[in-house]
Amino acid sequence: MLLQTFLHLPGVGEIRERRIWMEGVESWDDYLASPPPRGVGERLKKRHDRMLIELKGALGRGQWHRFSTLLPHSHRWRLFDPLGERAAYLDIESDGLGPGAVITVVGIYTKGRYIPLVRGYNLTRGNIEEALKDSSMLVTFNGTSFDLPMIEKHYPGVLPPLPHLDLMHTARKTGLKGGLKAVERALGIEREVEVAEVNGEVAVRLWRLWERERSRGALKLLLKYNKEDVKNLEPLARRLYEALKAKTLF
DNA sequence: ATTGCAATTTACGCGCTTTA
DNA sequence: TAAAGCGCGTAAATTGCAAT
Repeated sequence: MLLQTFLHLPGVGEIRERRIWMEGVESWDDYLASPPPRGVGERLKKRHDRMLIELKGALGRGQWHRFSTLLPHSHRWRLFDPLGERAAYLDIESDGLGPGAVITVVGIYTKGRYIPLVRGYNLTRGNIEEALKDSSMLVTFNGTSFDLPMIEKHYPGVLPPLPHLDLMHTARKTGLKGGLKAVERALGIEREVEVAEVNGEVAVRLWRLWERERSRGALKLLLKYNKEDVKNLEPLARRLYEALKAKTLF
């Protein structure tokens, strides 16, 4: 999917990209070897060729971030194809929503492993960095406006410059609206019964219970909820990716 | 070289949504 | 709560192209 992408070239939008595909150009190499498509002159084509050659080099060195910033936000889901294998799925809990709120848990699911970082125990800059160090991309739900800015606020510079896929916007593109739980339900992704009644608001209360009364059970349930949230992002990402890919190519 | 046109991209403002 | 992007509608800018 990615090497068939031309949307990041200046002067190429969805209409022209589709026409490029129609004319049988299915890869960057095809494009380099072809004459300019309709709507693109010699001048612009030369610029495109330079960009593609340069990007091929960057990707070869693993520098995906540069390419991802060229891609419009609404099409970043395409990055999931090669990068999803080493994605870090991320979800945080906090003690509220206001400006003074503080991060209580950072949950990271990567390479089949759940890593809970708990405030006052093991939530540190170093541990966040360590948990993300082998990742190729970040996957969140509404992380663009919540999780990532909040992490950046409390731990400036801790997030590596990785491509980021926000599944809330991805889900919307497939016609699924609502929060994470609603989207999961719509796709038939199951939740364990213990956390069926837990939501973000309850998560705040569970944290208070742990802080004030050292309730081991409350913390345990909070982490179980966070784990469920973050683990479910993986099948969600896979299915949304497949849905959008099918929709785009036909 | 200049002009006008058509197709397309790009920019902008508005209202809506989700996150704990 | 505030931040950010989306879709939508609309306006503006860009591009290629053909005619002059």
